[in-house]
Amino acid sequence: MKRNSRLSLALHTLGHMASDPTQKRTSTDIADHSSTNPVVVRRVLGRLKDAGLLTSEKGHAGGWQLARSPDTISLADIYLALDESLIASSDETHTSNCSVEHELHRRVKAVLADAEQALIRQLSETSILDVRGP
Amino acid sequence: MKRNSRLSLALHTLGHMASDPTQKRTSTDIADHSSTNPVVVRRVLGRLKDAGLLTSEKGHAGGWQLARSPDTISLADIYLALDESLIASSDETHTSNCSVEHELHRRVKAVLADAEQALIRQLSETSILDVRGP
DNA sequence: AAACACGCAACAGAAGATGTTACGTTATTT
DNA sequence: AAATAACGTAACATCTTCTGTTGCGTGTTT
Repeated sequence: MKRNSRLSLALHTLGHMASDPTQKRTSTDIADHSSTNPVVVRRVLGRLKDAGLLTSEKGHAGGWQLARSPDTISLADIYLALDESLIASSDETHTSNCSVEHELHRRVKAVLADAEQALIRQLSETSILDVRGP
Repeated sequence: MKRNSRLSLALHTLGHMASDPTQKRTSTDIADHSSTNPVVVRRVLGRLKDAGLLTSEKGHAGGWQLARSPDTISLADIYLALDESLIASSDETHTSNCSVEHELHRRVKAVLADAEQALIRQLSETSILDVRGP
């Protein structure tokens, strides 16, 4: 796994789940399928759970499952749940006393924010059904 | 500087240049304006030069300048010149002998590539004139 | 010849993500 | 009730990537 591994892992896992939503999967199984570690899986899926996309159950017969129908889960939901912000910078407090610089910085932030919004809009038009296996 | 610093630095610098395309700027000047280092500036602007967006001149009165009119330089040009690939993973050779896994992986790559294309399309609709200072 | 700027290589340091181990909590099974 | 199996979380090591920095070579102007 390398870059965008969180997003990639999430898409991969939810793609699996979309093809058989009733099946419950353990983090160990998922980790084996993605050549990674159960703890890493729990870290990533934990965020999706917090966002209401997944449910998890502890105990002997526990595991992970989709929280709702796969066709209601878009790639934007996942992207936002993971809090990626691939394009726009988080806050970046620019402390310049030059007003021209400040204005320029504001505009740079604005166009990056626009681009990020466009990306999210695009992602919202695809559901995980389009990623699921056969 | 933090995340997306290369893209941010590039936009900032070209925004400056767009408001006065005749002026030549040294990497030291640019670095001062962006609170970074001249070498870092050369690294980033070097890519933009390779992509034909900037020109650089050595020697006593050297420096950086736009290679063409600012209204012909889009944010996509910059993004592509920097070779960011924020969304799609680079190559990621997936060596799974399970054909279902392989197919799923292919689809994940496909939707991420689509998203990246949509982002680039969006970026191509904005020129650095929209970022320039007053 | 001196001053100045880019180009590039090499290395140090910081920051972030992943991999790993360990332990607590919870639910099921025997 | 005890054993088992799973999530939840913390702590730490490791790995990767980017930035910062120094140094030197090359080219151009003064």
